[in-house]
Amino acid sequence: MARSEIEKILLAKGVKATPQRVVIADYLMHTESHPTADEILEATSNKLPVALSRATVYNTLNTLVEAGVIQEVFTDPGATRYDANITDHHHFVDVKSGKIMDIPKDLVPVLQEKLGEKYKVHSYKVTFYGEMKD
Amino acid sequence: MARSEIEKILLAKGVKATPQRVVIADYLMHTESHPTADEILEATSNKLPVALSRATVYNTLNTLVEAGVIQEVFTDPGATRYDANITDHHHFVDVKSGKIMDIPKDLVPVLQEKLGEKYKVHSYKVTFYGEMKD
DNA sequence: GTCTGCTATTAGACTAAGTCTAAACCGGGA
DNA sequence: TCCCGGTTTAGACTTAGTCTAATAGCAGAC
Ligand SMILES: [Mn+2]
Ligand SMILES: [Mn+2]
Ligand SMILES: [Zn+2]
Ligand SMILES: [Zn+2]
Repeated sequence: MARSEIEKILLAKGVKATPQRVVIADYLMHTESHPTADEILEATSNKLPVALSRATVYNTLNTLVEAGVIQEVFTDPGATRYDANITDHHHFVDVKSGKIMDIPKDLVPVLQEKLGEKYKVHSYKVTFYGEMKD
Repeated sequence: MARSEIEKILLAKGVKATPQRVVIADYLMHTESHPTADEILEATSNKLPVALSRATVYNTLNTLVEAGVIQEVFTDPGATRYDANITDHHHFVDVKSGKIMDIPKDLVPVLQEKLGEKYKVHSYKVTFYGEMKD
């Protein structure tokens, strides 16, 4: 049986490639948007021969986050968003549409370490708010 | 009747200074922490002669945010946090304790506008994650 | 001082994000 | 084939936040 690219990625990260996980990872890796768990459930549930439960979506997302296959994004309250772009990057939120865009790390100057001795910074995230010119 | 400092601030921002609003604003202005609505309810409910309802806490917080008396802070998922520091500042999250510290704007270099023509940035927030040296 | 009307507050119902539980389901190894 | 640990499932449960409908309180009108 042909082992898909997605399956290889999951196995490489030590995650068993079940159909549910493959479908969800595949969806995330082929979208630019930063969908919520609900949007992911909506988009993938019809791609499986069996019912896909909400619990499985959350189980899968948490498993993929722990395995480093995807990232969580907290740009706004209400719901966690998920991101298959696992590079260390930032986000731009279009306040009109709510759309979230990736901002590569190297477009933002290095901030580090003017905070003083008291703070040992592991990482930092920048969230930009504004409008996309169409 | 002596008009408290808090009452003056509320009136100056066009908000009627009810006892509930005064108690909640007073609590926020005298704490360094960035409490959730639940923590605010817990801390203030015993400071009033009447019962304080959850709905009133949320109503009040939303009113104070709209009036510009306080700010919402979204550092982590789960619950919105509230901040009487209304200056444009950033936050440091101690990953051990969960404690959130203010980082004044001028400790962070200006990031603006290397994002390109497509993005019109209104504002940005930096969230640092790390450990406080004790 | 009383009346009146608007605003704020209240308890509790409701919604929505996320977790937990207990049972059924699978698939790889013996 | 049988067994066993991990996975999935439906649905109960928890928690943050909003909504509703009724009550309370207060500012101005008289
Ligand atoms: Mn999570
Ligand atoms: Mn809000
Ligand atoms: Zn992203
Ligand atoms: Zn702050």
